[in-house]
Order: sequence, then C-alpha cells, then structure tokens
Amino acid sequence: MAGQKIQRQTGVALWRQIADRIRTSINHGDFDETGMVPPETTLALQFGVNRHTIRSALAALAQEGIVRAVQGRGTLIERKERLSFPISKRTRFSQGIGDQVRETRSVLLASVEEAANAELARQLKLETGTPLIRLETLGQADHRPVSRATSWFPADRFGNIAEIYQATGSITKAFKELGVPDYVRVVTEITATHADDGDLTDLQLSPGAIVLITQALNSDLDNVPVQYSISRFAADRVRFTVEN
Amino acid sequence: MAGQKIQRQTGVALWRQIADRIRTSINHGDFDETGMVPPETTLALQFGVNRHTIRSALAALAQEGIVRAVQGRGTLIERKERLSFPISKRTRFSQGIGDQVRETRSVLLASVEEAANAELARQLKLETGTPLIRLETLGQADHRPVSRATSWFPADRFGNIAEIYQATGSITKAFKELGVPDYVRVVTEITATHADDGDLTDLQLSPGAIVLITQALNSDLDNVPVQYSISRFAADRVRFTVEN
DNA sequence: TATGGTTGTCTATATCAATAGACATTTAAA
DNA sequence: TTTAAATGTCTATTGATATAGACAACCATA
Repeated sequence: MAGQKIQRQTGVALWRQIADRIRTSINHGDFDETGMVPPETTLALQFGVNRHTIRSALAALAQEGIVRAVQGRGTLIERKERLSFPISKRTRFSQGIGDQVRETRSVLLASVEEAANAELARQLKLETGTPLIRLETLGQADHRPVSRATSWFPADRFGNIAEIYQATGSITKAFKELGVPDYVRVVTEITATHADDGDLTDLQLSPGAIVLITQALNSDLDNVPVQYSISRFAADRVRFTVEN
Repeated sequence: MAGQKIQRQTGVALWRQIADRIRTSINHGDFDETGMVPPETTLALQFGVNRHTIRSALAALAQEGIVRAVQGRGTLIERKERLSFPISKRTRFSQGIGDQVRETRSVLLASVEEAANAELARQLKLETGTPLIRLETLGQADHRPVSRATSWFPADRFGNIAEIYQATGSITKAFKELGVPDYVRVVTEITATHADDGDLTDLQLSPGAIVLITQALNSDLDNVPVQYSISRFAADRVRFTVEN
C-alpha cells in the first residue's frame, strides 16, 4: 500500500484521501492474510499524518460498512468488493456477474413515456419527437446496489415493457415477450466522474466517490436499435472487461 | 448545469466540487454560445455558495489553463477537452484519436529489463521469471498529456524494442520492424480511481482528479501474447468507446 | 493476573475552508 | 463621458480540518 504520498491543500481532505486509499488496498486484497487493517499508529506513520486523521478515515470506511473497529483488537475488514463486469456483444447485467455473487436483482424505480429529443432520436435512429418509454432501474448484487440506469425504448414496439420488466426483473425476458428473441450491444461509451446527488442516494456512496458511466446502444438481430441506456456504476465496486 | 446540489462536510472542499462541475460543463459544451463561464455572482447564486468560493473554484480552473479571467469582461474558456478513444480489436493510441487533434505523440520515459512475476507470466502465457522488457511511456495529444502507460514485452522477441520505439515513437512501427506485422487487442479491463502522485506529475492533473485505468493484452495474429499494458488516462480528457 | 498492544475519548492549538461585506478596478456599451 | 456589469482586493468571522499529547478502556496472551 505504501508508495505515493498524499496531497495537502488540494481541496480534498487528508482523511478522505486516506480512506480512499485504504478502501482500494482492501479491495486489492492487501490485508487478506490478517483480515484486518494495520493499527492506527502504523497507518499514521505510513501516511505521515496524525493518528486522529487516520481515525477520521477509518470512521468513514466504518460508515460505509467496509471495516469495523473493535476496541483492544483492531479494525476488522467487513467487506471487499469489485465485481468484474464484461462488456461484449452480449452484455447483460445479470449474466456477466452471476457467478461472482449469490444473487443479482434489478429493480424498477420509475417509468415514463416521453418524446425523443435530438440526441435520443439520433442514437435510436428515429425521428425527433417519437414516443419513447424511459425506465429508471437499479442493479443489485447480493442486495448491494451496483448500478443505476436510465433506458429508453421505442414506445411503438415496447409500449408496456415497464410492466413486463417489473414482473420478470429482466430486460432480456421482457424483450423476449415483446418479440425480440435476442439483441446485441452495438456500442458502449465509458467515462468517469464524481458521484452526484442521485448516485449518493441510489448507490449508497459516500461523497467524493467515483462513478463509471456507460452509454450503450442495443439492437435486435436485424440491426434495429431497441434500447439506449445510460448506466452509472459505483467505481469501487466494479471493473469492466472488454473481450474482443 | 443546474440540478444536483453540492455536498457539504464530505472531506471534499466546495470549491473543488464546483471546479469539477464547471469543468464538466465546459467539456459538455454548455457555455459554447458565449465562450465564457457565467459571472461569478450568477454561479454563486446557482451553487448556493459565497462568491469567494466560486472564485476559488475558478482560480483552480485557471491554474489548469482551462479558463482565463479578464477583469471587467468575464471568465473566458481557454480550452475544452475529452478525446474519444475507441477500444476494439485494433486499439492503438494514435490512430483512434488522430482525427480529433492536430498532433499525437508518444514519449518513452524509461525502459528496463525485468523478470516476469506470476501475474505477468499468466497474462503473457510465459513461465514465471521469463525476461521481459518494461516500457514506461507517455501519450500526448497536441502537446497535452493524455495517458501514461507501463507495457511489458517478452525480451526474447523484442529485446531492443525500446530503441526502435524511441526512434519511431510508435509501438505499431516497432512491432513491424521486429517481425510482427499486425496485432490485435485480446482483452481490455477498465477501472477508475483517484489520481496518484505519478498521475499528478506526468498527466499534469490537479489533486483529487480521476484516472481511468486500462489493463490490456495484445497478441500477434498467431494469438501469441506480445504486449501487456497498464495505462492510466486523465478521466476528464478522454472517453472510451467500445465498438462491437 | 499482569502486560503489551490496540481502540476510545478528551483538551488544546493552528491552519484551511467558507461566509459576509465593502470598495476598487477594468471593460463594454449607452 | 457616464453607467452597468464584471473581476480584483481587502478585512473580519465562523466552522471544518489537522496536529499534538495524555490517558482511559478493552482484548489477547504470557
């Protein structure tokens, strides 16, 4: 874990930088032998800060449920996470990570009908103003939120996709019922930014966290666009894998 | 730009959160009509903070060279950026973004010979301890650093790749001279984290910035691994595009 | 049960971050 | 030339961040 120094007077508090670094180390498996974080005094020495600053960092990680301090013993690691998430022609939420967790689930937060703006129309190869169904969904793995997504579907083909999706909890199944036996990922754009208000709430992140954003287009086997999605992933919980 | 609120007491200073948001807005083209950032008083009202806090944020962006304040006129946008970076079978640094900038360049920072550890051996399908050439490189677009990469090559096939790379400034050309007329990207893993010390220096980032990390394996046309790379991109300067 | 190592709590102090207000300076336009 | 609108500079105050030190409370184990 040692190596790079932490930065002072940058607008990012030392305790937050240190919390981020310790979280990364935990997810990297650096403390797997003991199952514990090094003692506060050791960390204070390593990072070159006061022990109280370390305590602030650990308190933040405890708040996230990642560690738990036990007086007299040390600070135990409660949970580590970074799911590997494949991106390919056949990218689906549940399939790729199904073997990494016990349970994956997708929850419908909201659905509305709206008209395509210029950008959506371009992506889905429709006229501006074409009616679309917009779904807001939350992807979970073992009851922990992993991603939140906004998806648009052409309303003429998929007018009642919200109901079917809510019943089945799967876009793939909903597509099947609506006459789309299979579909492929055409393009995926990936960016990263800091978590916004909605991310903090829906993904249960702490402020300053990073989200990975994918913008993806799915088409049916006749190459007709069926779904355009913008998904936001908790960056410290996932890793994307692009297979070619 | 309006919408989500900024977070208080999170370990990330308000001025830094606001600087990040304004940078994002600039890159998104929100102020393209005027070429200027809104007045400080307007921003202060929008973000619900004091004007001095806005001034701190703008000072940080000025330090990055993104805006320039002119007394009496306003704060001009000097530069916006987010290069689109395609990831596909034929991912190369210069080709993909060649049409987006005037000049791309790749600089060799260091090269050493070292033995493959277990992880590198697994990736490159070699025995542990096999000699490798490690190159540290810096990718630039229009004289602005975009990515820093560490690459490993089997030493037996590519013993003098460093010299050729330095001469040509291109991995593709170096491969050609060493008997690899073509190569393909086998797999790319993408993660995101906060910038470390080396990122701040090499990529000229400000602390708290985000880096996108790719771990990629390239193989020759006989499917023999020729290069394993870990690259770190300034997240606010790039966007990855995965074509399937 | 005694001891060393660990986390928990308290006080005190210095610096950074943010707010508040006033006024100067510069630019562009009326 | 005047005026409005914008950035620049200054002082003062409050709360968050970080350091420093001391000691209490707890746990495992010798």
